[in-house]
Amino acid sequence: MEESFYDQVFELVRLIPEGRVTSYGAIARSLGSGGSARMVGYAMSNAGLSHPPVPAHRVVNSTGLLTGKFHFSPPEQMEELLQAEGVIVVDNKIKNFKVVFWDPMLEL
DNA sequence: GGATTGACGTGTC
DNA sequence: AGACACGCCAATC
Repeated sequence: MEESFYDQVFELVRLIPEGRVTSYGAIARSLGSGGSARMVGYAMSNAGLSHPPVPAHRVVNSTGLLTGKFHFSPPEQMEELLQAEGVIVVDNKIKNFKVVFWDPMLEL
């Protein structure tokens, strides 16, 4: 029950407001791990197993590209959810990424 | 306990 | 501007 890195990532991702997105690196940094951005993404693999559903669709890489969209049940669901929240996604990439970007450290 | 992995990031060609 | 390569860190086998 030790809050491993994964759990910390889950909680932080859950704090992401709707219509906003963040990057794996930003999450990792806010957790103090800095370069463990890959861990954040890896944790997302268990996100679907986490009890309170983790809005993994609000987490993208630094380029705003929906890298993990292929990991969703229907890969297209990621875009659906994002656009449903007002996030513009074009060609698996967030349009106004800098606008919808949500920095954990900045808000927290 | 060593080796492998992995939904990334940044720099370079 | 697009593609390639290396580096990081933590969990899992």
